Amino acid sequence: MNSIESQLSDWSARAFREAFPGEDLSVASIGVSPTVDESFGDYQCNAAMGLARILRKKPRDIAQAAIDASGSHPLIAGVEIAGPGFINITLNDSELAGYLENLQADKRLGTPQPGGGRTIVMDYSSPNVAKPMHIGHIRSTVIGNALDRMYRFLGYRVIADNHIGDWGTQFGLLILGYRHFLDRDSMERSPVEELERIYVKSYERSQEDEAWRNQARAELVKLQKGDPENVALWEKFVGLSMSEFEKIYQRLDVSFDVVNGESHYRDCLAGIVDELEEKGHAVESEGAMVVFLDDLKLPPCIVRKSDGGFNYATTDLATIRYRIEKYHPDAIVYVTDERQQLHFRQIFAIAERMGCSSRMEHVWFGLMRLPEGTFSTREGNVIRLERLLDEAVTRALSIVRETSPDMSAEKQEAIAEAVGIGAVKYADLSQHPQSVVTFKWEKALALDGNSAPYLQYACARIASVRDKYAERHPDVDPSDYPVRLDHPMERRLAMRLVRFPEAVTRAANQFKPNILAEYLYEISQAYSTFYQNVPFLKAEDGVRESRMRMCILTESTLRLGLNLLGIKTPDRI
RNA sequence: ACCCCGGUAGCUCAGCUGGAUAGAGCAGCGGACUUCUAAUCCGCAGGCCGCGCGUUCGAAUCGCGCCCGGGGUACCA
Repeated sequence: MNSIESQLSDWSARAFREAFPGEDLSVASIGVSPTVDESFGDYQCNAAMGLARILRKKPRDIAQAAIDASGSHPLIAGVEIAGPGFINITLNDSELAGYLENLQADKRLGTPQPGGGRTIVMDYSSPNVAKPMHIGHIRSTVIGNALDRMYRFLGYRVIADNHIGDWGTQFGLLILGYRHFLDRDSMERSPVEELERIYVKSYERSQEDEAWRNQARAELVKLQKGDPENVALWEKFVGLSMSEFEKIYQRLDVSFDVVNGESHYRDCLAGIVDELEEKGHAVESEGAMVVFLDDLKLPPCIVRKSDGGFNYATTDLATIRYRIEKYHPDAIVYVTDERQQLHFRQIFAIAERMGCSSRMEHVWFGLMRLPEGTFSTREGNVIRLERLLDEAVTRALSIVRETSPDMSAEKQEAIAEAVGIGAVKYADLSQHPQSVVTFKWEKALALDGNSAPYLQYACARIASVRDKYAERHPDVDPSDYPVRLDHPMERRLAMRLVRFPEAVTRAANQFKPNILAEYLYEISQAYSTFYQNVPFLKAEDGVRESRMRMCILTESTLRLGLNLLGIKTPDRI
């Protein structure tokens, strides 16, 4: 089924084309959008004003001409010209009600699948081995995963690839440090934390001890040449880190199709540089192999260091090459923080020169920082992700215990987990991705107002109403009754529910989950108002059933939407 | 110095390809639980949309300049 907005947009566009044949109308959007104020009707078209200059006519006359040419549409009850030339459209209530009835039967809530099976590789999360995940990793993981889910829903074949940092110069220091500083007890207790401690200590020593530095480099070379002992250690580090990451991903309900870390491409790096050199893209400069991008006003990009080593640019190019050969993607999407913008502009430009024709997209987000400034492992002011999640769940649990004291402890804990984790995720997802986030506990853990629990609460209330209804009217199926939109609050809710396809599509197209989050929040608000002011179960026969249908449709919209954001919806909270 | 972001209510932020009186949440004040879950709802108050100029019938939104904050700028990722 086509969304109401798309049907009306088609109708309006056709009207303008028929009223002004042969004219170029592309300067203005001739579709419709929801009205800014419900007193203007349901949908509005602003094209007449935009076209006034081109058509050299008065906007109101243009609007009138379009309306005259439009013909009727079953969904439309009335059309009016207002102000300078707005065309305001009011929907036919019974058609709207009928549309909602159909919507209830549609699992996709009217959303098309523009992906058509095309492939998108999504690169997100990408933590580093031997470092615990901290709050800086949550944005890439949570935003990336929400985009992943949305694109799958829109019919794309998504390959979620966790490009973990499992290869690089840090392993020389780590191997050396491991042999000297290992504390077996803490390794037993918290392996990744211990690895990090070892690394930091080894790094510090390297700053003042040249012999140490050289030794670390030697260990790195041994690892790269396949020395069995160092390779075994490296594998151990990777394994320990991965199982730690896995725990967090499980709690966050995030999963990947493939985990090809940087090490996966280590044997392709020399080939990439050779190819760049053969094709004349890379040249030697100051002892390094460099691709100059002056024509794009970008600084040069080093693909092989003067010491012969490769860097992340080379790895990323090899990764693109691999992904194209393996998956033939329509697009490759990277979700990383803002600091990598220049890097990806360089990489994309070079990949293009190498013949890559896939669309490449860098979705960047603002860096997370603390009120006192940026954090770094070395300064030791990082907040571990696990701690954030635990804290969130603990706070949620204390509220669950208060509000549902008669519930079993396991149930309380399960709900607290869903609510706490949901709150943390939503705090990120409801914000414009590119805004800079200053981490504050109260904000990340908000459990009221515009927050995940607010949305989850609405779902839980509906589930509860639904159960009570089934209890009292076991033999009645509300779907046998028509939907009626008598109450203004009911109609307001209906007008929001109908907009689901646009919310998802826009959020995905713009890589902005906050668009979907805001939409879901509006639905919950409309529902909460409805719930608080209009009786359902006590309404008369027929009205009761119609309202139950509205509840059920609201529930499926919220559940589907929250699911696309990766947020769980328990039946009670 | 250059490049990329941001500056909207006391605080945290939305604001879609320019559109009608600029919206939420938190905090503040005042109301609503014998009823379908009060993690809720209703009401009040709160704004030279950083500053200036320009484009336009119309600018928080687009362009230019300036101020302030953040990030980046050849061998870390």
